Amino acid sequence: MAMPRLNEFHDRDLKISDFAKVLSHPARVAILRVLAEKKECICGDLVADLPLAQASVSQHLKALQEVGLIQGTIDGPKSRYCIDWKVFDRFQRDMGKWSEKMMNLRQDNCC
Amino acid sequence: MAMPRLNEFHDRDLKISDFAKVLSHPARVAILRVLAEKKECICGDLVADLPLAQASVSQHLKALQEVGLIQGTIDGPKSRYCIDWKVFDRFQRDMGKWSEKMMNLRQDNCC
DNA sequence: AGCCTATATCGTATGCATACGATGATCAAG
DNA sequence: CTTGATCATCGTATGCATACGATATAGGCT
Repeated sequence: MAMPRLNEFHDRDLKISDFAKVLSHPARVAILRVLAEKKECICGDLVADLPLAQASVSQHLKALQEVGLIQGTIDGPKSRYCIDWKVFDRFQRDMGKWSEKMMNLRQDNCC
Repeated sequence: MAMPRLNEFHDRDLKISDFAKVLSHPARVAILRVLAEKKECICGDLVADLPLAQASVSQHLKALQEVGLIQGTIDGPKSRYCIDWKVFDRFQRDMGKWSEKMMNLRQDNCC
């Protein structure tokens, strides 16, 4: 009964919702912000900054990696992360296009 | 154990994640799109367009209403919905500001 | 080799989101 | 006032996301 039938949604809508899903948790937003702010992008720093256990932070890092928004490099025993700005820019541009398209569709003869 | 301690996240991050949560389901994105496209914004039309039961659509409509993105008007036995463009514009602007801020923080000496 | 540090992953528990049928509420029409 | 149509809400079931401790992995150090 809880079968979302996600395949029947339009691709354009799925694209936006998929992107939004990535940012739908404050931890992931915070990770992106910290990665953009700090010069050192080490996992331990993130764990220190976030109100989460190390395992949870790693989990969120993995999610961000899976959509390509961040890249991880093994640096000795540590892990260095950074934002893939090319991907970030594409995401941001897509969102911009979406809201722009929405604005253009605006109909004044409604409600 | 599954206590997110959400209160310990920064407000700026929560603001973005809250917004993203609204768009994190294709049904809500689709509803917004259909509302922007169609001249008639009747609930039944949305039910016909979406691969969801009427109860589920109503649920998503309620969620969109709770964040102010759409407004509902009772029109006889029907319900007429429309986007609150003032709110939509504020959301869109906030997202834009966020990504702009992110871009500005970009540090080249990382990774 | 043995140990410490840093991180990823596994396993598990739990809560939230979601989907739906059923029911309730409201209005128009006859 | 009864019927049919439309929609909201309730109750419930279920799956996904999330959080965490525990464990595995890997590298550096002595």
